[in-house]
Amino acid sequence: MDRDREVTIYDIAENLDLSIATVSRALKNDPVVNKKTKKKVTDLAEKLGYRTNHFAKNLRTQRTNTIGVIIPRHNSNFMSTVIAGMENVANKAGYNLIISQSAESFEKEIESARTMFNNRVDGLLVSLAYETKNLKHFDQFLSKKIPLIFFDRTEDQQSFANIVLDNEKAGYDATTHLIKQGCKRIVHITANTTRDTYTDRLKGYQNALKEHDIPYDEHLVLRGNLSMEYGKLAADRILNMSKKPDGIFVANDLCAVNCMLQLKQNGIRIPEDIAVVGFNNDPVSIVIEPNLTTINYPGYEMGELAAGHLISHLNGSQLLLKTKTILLHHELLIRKSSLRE
Amino acid sequence: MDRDREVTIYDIAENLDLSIATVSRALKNDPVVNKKTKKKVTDLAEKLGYRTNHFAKNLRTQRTNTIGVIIPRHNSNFMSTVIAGMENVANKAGYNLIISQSAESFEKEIESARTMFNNRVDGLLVSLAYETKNLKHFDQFLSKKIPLIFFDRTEDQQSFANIVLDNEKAGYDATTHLIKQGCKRIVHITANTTRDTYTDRLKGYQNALKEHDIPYDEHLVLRGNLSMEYGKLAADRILNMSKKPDGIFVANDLCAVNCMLQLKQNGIRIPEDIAVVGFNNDPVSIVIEPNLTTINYPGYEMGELAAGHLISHLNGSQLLLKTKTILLHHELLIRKSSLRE
DNA sequence: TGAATTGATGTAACCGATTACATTTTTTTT
DNA sequence: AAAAAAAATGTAATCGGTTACATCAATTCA
Repeated sequence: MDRDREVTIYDIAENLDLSIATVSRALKNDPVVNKKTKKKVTDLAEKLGYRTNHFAKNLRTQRTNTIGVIIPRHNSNFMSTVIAGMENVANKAGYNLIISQSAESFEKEIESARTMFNNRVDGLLVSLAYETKNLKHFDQFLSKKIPLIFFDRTEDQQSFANIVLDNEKAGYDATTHLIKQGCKRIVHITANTTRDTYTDRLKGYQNALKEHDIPYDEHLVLRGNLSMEYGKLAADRILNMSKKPDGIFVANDLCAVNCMLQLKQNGIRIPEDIAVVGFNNDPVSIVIEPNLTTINYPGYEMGELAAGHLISHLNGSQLLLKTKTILLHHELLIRKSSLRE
Repeated sequence: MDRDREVTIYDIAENLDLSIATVSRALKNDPVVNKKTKKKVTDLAEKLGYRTNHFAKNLRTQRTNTIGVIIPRHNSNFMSTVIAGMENVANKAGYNLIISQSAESFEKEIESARTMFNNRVDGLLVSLAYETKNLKHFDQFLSKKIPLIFFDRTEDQQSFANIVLDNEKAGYDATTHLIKQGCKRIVHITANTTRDTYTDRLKGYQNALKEHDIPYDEHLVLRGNLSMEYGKLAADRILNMSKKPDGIFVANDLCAVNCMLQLKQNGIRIPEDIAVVGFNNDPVSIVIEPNLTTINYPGYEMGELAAGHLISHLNGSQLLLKTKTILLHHELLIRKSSLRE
């Protein structure tokens, strides 16, 4: 006798002299089954250590109860919070998450999408890589009517819903704050991609300038990959400017922090000479001296929202079809890096 | 005609006037199939957009090709690197990863283990939560002979293999370095758990002291949850000590950094008054001023090793059964927070 | 009391692959 | 050319659930 063999509904049925159909129904809590029978079945299932064979179930029902998540990287505090929010909602609804990181690479994102597709996820949540050039690799989901939601790093398009924060307003708020602190020549450090996330922040920056009659100067926009290294590089470029800026708005905290370090090392006082505002409220923002003014936004809620919308769509709600974009609230956290008395 | 229907081996078989058996074999590249037939099958499969139904396959083969990963949190740079290493190895071998975070909670870890079990992962990779009190929730894997490897945060036990760095040696190296810099009264900030990871670092600290004839003083060991908040708390306790230490070895960079900030705010000069060494080589260690001396260790390799060993065990290698512990190399990165000329 | 209704359970097809064993076709050997 | 061996393909059972439809028993109604 193989005691390692898995317990199946056949075992339970035989044991209780019932048909597998009744056992199956009882385990799904089907109201058609007699309550006493149901109790007998669930009790025995518990006792024998029965566990559903999801493969048999999925094979038959053609659903996987799995949601795919593609993200650039796990390593930010923000991403980890988002994922926690998704897990919370998904687990409650009986869904599992398969997570894959693109490492900001276009190729890896395509590969991840392929894996998700082959794993037949019921739906997909995606935050785009820096390097992603187009969205063709998501067409396969569209054509199979597999719902997909982009979050945080999105691209303007017609086919899928986006969940983002109001990047334009956030960029506007950050820049306006600098202007109110007396800055007249503000550098903006952003990504060298077409990701909406960043073009929107740039728009907000431009709007704020225009509103305060400060001419927009293309030379003051520095584009890179927003890495820590690029922060130093950007600082060097700023140090080489003939006419130095008096404010910097960086689209990412880690990059901002490294830029600050490099500036400080070269004798620039922050915020007196140059005031700095970052983005993300990463933990480093309160390690750097002076503490970094930054934009905070609710990662956990974003995760909950994304997973929640996807699942309610999978459960028959048609809301998603009409949704183009969902905007989240943000807040400007004012700290010493931008505060001039 | 339902053009959304999935293509199956039946469709291919019918189309080529073959049996499904041959098609199945051809797709698995079974050498028994004629090469021309094989080509016809794979070409048509490609053309029709065939994708394997893993549920049917898993149902039949009783394997899932899925590895479960339970980690405390996604948010550290280290963890993200480990996961990347695991994904690399796993994907190459045709395995998928299901990742779940315990958020340092014992209950959540138990829940995650349950989910992994019900998803019938072929194997499991676990880094324990701070709060985990015992390992009973992993017995189910043992009894079903599902291989499990603990990595990074482990517990001394007989049943499963551990992959860790040499925490004792690392603790010894960090402390010895401080002693060589002239420190005579060294505080050790560590976790208030029994995780081996931390008790081993403590042992290393003790060994170094003993070797240099410095008496071990229990009052100099501060225990907390190693969070950023605890860093500040520990600093306060140090500031209140009647006889101040001249060195601190903290078992975590984030905690170390916050401790430093608080000390600096209270007029302590680092490294002149107190030299500090951290652990992990987190990105913040080069943001804090002065930059933090820390222990670096290879996360990517740890991930590759863990996944690699698990998979080779799944493929029949019996090595894992005889393996108790695998130690990884670390290095002490000496920076300004501990350097006294 | 017999017919109709409701409640509970059973029968059997199905989901899409894998694979032991059987059969047919092709090639080699005598 | 017939027999033997090797190569290629086919048949059918199997994995463990779900569910439309059928059946049977218990209850209600006329």
